[in-house]
Amino acid sequence: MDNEIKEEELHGARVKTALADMPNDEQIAEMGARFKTLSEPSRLKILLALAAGELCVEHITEAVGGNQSAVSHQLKTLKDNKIVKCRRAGKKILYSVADAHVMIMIEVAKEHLNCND
Amino acid sequence: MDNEIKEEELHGARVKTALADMPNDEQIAEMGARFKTLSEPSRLKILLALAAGELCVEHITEAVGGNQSAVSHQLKTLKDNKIVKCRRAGKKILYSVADAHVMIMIEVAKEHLNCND
DNA sequence: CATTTATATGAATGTGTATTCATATGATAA
DNA sequence: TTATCATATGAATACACATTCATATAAATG
Repeated sequence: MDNEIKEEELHGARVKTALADMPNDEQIAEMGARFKTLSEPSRLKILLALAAGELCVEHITEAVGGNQSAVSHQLKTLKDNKIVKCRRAGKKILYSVADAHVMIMIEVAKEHLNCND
Repeated sequence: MDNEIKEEELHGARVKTALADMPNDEQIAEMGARFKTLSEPSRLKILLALAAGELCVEHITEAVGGNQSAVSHQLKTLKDNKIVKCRRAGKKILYSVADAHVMIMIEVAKEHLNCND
């Protein structure tokens, strides 16, 4: 059938388009790393907590429920990925969100929850 | 200092807000699962390829570069997570994007790449 | 200075999962 | 039906990483 030939051409063109528009490997790795950071429920909870504003580790631990060491390890991951930043205030260290894009992505995912598709 | 007392109150209020606005564990797991699916470069590539339109497995494999079995395994993961859907057309199986939200998140991440923060 | 408080870090453990290889399934064509 | 093409699947391997426990750092307080 002619249809099959046309489809084959169409799909071949799509492959070309895909290859042309495809970010390079480094860029894809960067995107993946960003998503990976958000993929862990424990980190997601921390970011949802920080959405309300700057908090110290103790308060974060309280808000997400869990153990201080685990929270500290996850905060390190978030900081290494420049998703949060921190500053010292006396004995405490205050963390806050440093990446607006990431919070947008979380918002999109959150909206997606109450969705009927 | 009075400031410290006020800060403490402020942060306490933030913890309350955070706890009140926090999605439940199941919802957070669902959000995390979505991000996790996008965290793997191989899957990200597949979705970027499918952004151009429906493609068969062979063409996807060609577009992302790699091995057929690996692509097939990743397509299964994407399908299980309802991020892609597929239909048979003769010998071939055509895959396409089934989740608009996910593509939005990928777009946000892509824009984030060319960003100076 | 010694102690306490807040946070960070290292090592160990366990779990999850991406990839590969070999092979199975399932549809088509001869 | 048999052979072939397109895709899927199972098992094995290897690696990444979240959590926990114990302990280290670093600032504040007495």
